[in-house]
This record gives sequence, structure tokens and C-alpha cells, in this order.
Amino acid sequence: MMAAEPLTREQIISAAEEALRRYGPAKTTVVDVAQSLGVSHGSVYRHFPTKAALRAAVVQQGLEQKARELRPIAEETGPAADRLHRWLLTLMTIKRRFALEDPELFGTYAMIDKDDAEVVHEHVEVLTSQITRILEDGVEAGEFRPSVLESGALAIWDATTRFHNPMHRHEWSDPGTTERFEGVWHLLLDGISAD
Amino acid sequence: MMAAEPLTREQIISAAEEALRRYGPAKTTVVDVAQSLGVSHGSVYRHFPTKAALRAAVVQQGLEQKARELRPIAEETGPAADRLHRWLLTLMTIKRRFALEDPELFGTYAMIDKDDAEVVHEHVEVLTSQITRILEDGVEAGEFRPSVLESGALAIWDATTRFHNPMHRHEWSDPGTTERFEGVWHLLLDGISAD
DNA sequence: TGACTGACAGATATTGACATCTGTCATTCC
DNA sequence: GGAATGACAGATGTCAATATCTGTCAGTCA
Repeated sequence: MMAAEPLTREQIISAAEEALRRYGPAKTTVVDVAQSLGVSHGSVYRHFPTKAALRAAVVQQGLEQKARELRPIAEETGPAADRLHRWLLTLMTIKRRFALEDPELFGTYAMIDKDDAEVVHEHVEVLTSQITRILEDGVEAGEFRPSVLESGALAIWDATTRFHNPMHRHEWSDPGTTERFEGVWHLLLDGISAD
Repeated sequence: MMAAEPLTREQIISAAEEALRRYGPAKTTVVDVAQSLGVSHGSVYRHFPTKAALRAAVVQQGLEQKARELRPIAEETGPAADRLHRWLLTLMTIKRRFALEDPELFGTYAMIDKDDAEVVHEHVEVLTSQITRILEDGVEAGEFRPSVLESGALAIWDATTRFHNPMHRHEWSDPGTTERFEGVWHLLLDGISAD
């Protein structure tokens, strides 16, 4: 009918995100998304091969945004231990706030499957490389043991899973969650061994 | 009709466990359980107020059994670090084997909700107290920092969640899981700080 | 010609009538 | 009288008919 401006991939992702936020993953259809853009759903399929691919694109964009928020902390200068502590706390805070403020959209993130596996893997790589950056600074400054560069970033990621993995979201409202995080943080920093 | 031997709570739990193992949580009914015992389902309700309570009892018994398998390691004598390492590895192995060999029954454990919250909480307490036992021995022997007794056991539990929490069972088949566990273990033992 | 449409087939989800299950309790049995 | 039964009401689950959605593609429009 008309084509004043051609439909873009970004517009579709935004519209899909908004729909997911409002109706949740179970209720949003690609016809809904198309309608909110004033086009037919066929046009959406010009840009995304499947509905799952569209959903993955929404998740990817969201995760990239989260990584961008964390990045400044990783790139600061100053004591590495303090930076890492704040980086982890911020990660936790971002996820918790997201879970609370946008439960439907967060639910979309939580129900990842094989289609999103690549997206999630990428996200973990980006974030662990931010951790690695802090660890490198710490090692250089003599704050951290050099051997942590081996598998330290992923180990820190794994050890704090309970506090940032969406699967654990229902435990985040338990009182004492912050204390438990601090307990893990202490262990990560100092270990259990006597020096 | 007849009452040669009175029905016991334990018999019901065993029958329910067997039914859950064979049919899974979705398909087993309390009528099934009663039938396998040759009684009417009314008799089951004499011992358990609800089906959920029966399920919780099955889970509780199973968790107690798991704790019993771990206990010898916690009560050994010898280097505490090695014991803790083997204790965690054994915990991981028990859970992984259970998930593999009895997927239906394991699924029952994985779908915990508020009814089982108390049971799970108890289980965590029992296992963290085993960890505490090892930590105490380690502190006494001068192997571990005394301060780990504060929140160390729970912190170790939390930091290894990925490797023993049923929620993460789908990640256990990833290659590299053992390496990732060892990475976390290393961090827990030594921390990231230079000494 | 290239962005978009809309009718279409097959897949998926919803609905509502029906069947089974849970939990209760007055009654039976020893 | 203590243990078990089985008929029952309300809750939950099942299934097949029906409606909606996904993904395709021949055709329209500028």
C-alpha cells in the first residue's frame, strides 16, 4: 500500500520488546508486533526468519545494554578489589531491578532455550572479559595472584551464579541475600586457606 | 475389611517413591499409591494431610539419604582441604548420577515449591553443618583462616550452587563442567588476593 | 525492482464438555 | 475404638473440536 519509510530491523526489535514487556512472552504474537508498527506480519518475516529469532534479537539487545552499563566500572582505574566488588554488586542490582520492574520482559530472558544459547554464551563472554580486565589490572598492581588469570573470571562468574542467573530470581527476595553475597565475595577475595 | 498389619507411614512413602520413580510427578495419583499397597486412598489420607505433604515426605527421605552418604567424608580425619574437595565432588557426583538414573524422581525434587521449602531449608542446614565440621577441623589444624567459620559454610554452598542445585541440571552435561568446578574450587581455596 | 501485502496450509493454542483426582466423612469392620 | 472403607463434592486434568498463529509465497503497488 504505502512505504513512506522502509521498515527497519531496529523498529521491529523495539516494537517486539514493548509487546513482550506489556503482554509477556506467552501472549505476544508476531501479528501484534506487526500491527503496532502498522504493517502486516509478512513484513516482519522479511527481517527475521522466525519468531524465535526475533525474540533472540530482543534478548540480545537487552543483554548488550546491560553489559554497556557495567563496562565503565571495568574500565575505571583504582583498586581492583573494590572495582570487582562494585562490578558484581552492580550486576546483581541491575538484574534484581530488572526482575522487579519488568517481570514479563525478564521472564522472556529467563526462559532461554537452544535458540538463545548462542546469545547467552556471547553475553557470558562479554561479561567475563570485563571481569578479566579487572583481574589483569589487579595482577599488574600486585593486588591479585597472577594465577587467577587462568580460569578466574569464569570461576567468579560461576561462583556468583546464584546472585545474577535469572533462574534464581525467586531467591532474590529472600532476606539475607545481600549478606550471602558478601559471604561469597569474602571467600572469593581471600579464600579459606590460612596464608 | 481386613487389617492383618496396620499401614505405616514408611510403607506409604516407599510406595509413593516407587510410583514417582516410574510414572513421574505429573502422572502419579494418590489412588495409584494406595492401590499398590492394596488399600483405599482414604487410608493414605489418614497418614498425610495432602498429596503435597506426601510428596514432601518422599523428598525429605531422599535428601536425608543423600546427606547420610556424604557424612563419612565430613567426619573423616586428615587434611581438611582434601576432605572438603572430595566432599564437594561427591555431592556433585551424587546429584548428577541421580539426575541421570532417576530422571522422573529427580524431576520431583527439582520442582520444589513453598510446600517443600521447609524440607529444603532443613537439607541445606544439614549439609552446611557438615561443611562447617570440615572447616572447624581445618581451622583447628591451622589449615584454614579462622574467619571462615563466620559465614564460610553457607558461602561455599552458595558459590557451588551451579554444580549441585537441581535447577542447573541441564548445564551438567556440558563438557567442561568438571573443569569449571575445579576453577571455583581453586578460588574458594586460595581466593584472588596475593598473600 | 524491491518493499510490502494478504490468502493460505500446517502447526499451535484455546475452549468447553467430560473424566479423573483430591480430600472429607459417615459408616463398616474386627 | 481404632483402622479402614467408599460414596461424594469440588478441584483438576484430558481430549477433541475449534480458533488462532506461524511461516510461505504469488501477487500488488510505487
